[in-house]
Amino acid sequence: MTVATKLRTTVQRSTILEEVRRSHDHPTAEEVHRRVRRTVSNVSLGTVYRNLAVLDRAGEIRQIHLMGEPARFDGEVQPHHHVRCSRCGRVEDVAASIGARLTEEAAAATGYRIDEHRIEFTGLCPTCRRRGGS
Amino acid sequence: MTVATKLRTTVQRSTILEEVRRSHDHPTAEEVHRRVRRTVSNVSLGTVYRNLAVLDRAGEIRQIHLMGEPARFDGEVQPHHHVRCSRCGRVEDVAASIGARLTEEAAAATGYRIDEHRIEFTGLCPTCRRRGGS
DNA sequence: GTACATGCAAAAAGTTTGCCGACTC
DNA sequence: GAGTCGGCAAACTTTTTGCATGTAC
Repeated sequence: MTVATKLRTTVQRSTILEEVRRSHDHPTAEEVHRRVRRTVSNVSLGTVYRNLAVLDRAGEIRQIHLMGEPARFDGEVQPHHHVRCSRCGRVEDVAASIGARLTEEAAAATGYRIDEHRIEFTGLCPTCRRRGGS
Repeated sequence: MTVATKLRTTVQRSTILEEVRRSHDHPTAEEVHRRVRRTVSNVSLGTVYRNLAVLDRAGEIRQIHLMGEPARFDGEVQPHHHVRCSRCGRVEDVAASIGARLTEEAAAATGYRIDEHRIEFTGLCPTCRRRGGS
C-alpha cells in the first residue's frame, strides 16, 4: 500500500489507508474506525485520528470539511470537488474539470496567488429527486 | 437593524447582528462574543451561539466552514466565495461572478439538482506574497 | 537500539441544551 | 399575560494529547 517515504508501515496505518482508499462514501474518522476494527479489532480511535492526520500531511488521502459536519476523509487525492444531497446526506465526487479556469479568475479578482480551491455543491441527488421535491 | 419577521428584537440579538454586519473579517462565534461584550458586557457565549444560529436560519447572516477551523460568520448574505491566506490566515471575500456557470456544469456532470455552491480558495495574500515565498 | 507508533484515558475545543427568571410584544 | 429570550452551567461531540509500552527499521 505504498506509504510515502518517511512513514513506518504498521498494520494499523496500512489498514487505515486501505480502508479510506476503498471507501467511496467519504467516511468520517469514526466510520473509518468502525471499519478498520473489523480487521484490527483493537485499534483505538486516537490512532485512527493520528494516522488520518499523518496520511493527510503525506498527501496519501484528503480531508474534507463540509458545512457543519465532522471531517470526512477521501482516498482520492487527485483534484476534484464534492456534492452533498441535502435530503439524504450522501456526498459524491464531482470531476475537477468543473471550474477549470477558477484559479486564474480568482487570482485576477483578488491579487492572491491561488494554490488550491475546493467547491462544495449542495442539491438533490437523482434518487431523492425522483422521490419528489426539496 | 431589521431582523426578519418573526424574531423578537432584544439588545443582545440586534447587537450581535450589527456586529457581524460590520465585521468584514469573518469572525468566529468566540470573536463575535468578545466584540459584543464591549457593548453588552454580560452577554453569554451560549446566547451568541443561539443567536448566530437563529440569524443564520433567518437568512440575516451566513455561516462558513473552512478546512479544519471553527465556524465563521459573515454579514454579507449575497452569494460570494472566500479565499484564505495560508500564511497569515486572513479570510477575504471573492466576488460571486467567479464561476458563474458552475451550477449548470455540475448539474450536467452529476445529475443532481444543484441549489448552491461554495468555493474555498487557498493561497497567499498580496501582503504575504511581498514578504516572500510560501 | 532508537525513534517512532500504539493504546488508553484524560483533556481540550467547539457547540448545544436544560432550567428558570426576565423581557418583548 | 403568553411566549420568547437570555444567563448560567452542565453536557455533548469531535478531535487532540500525555504517558507508558510496544514495534519497525
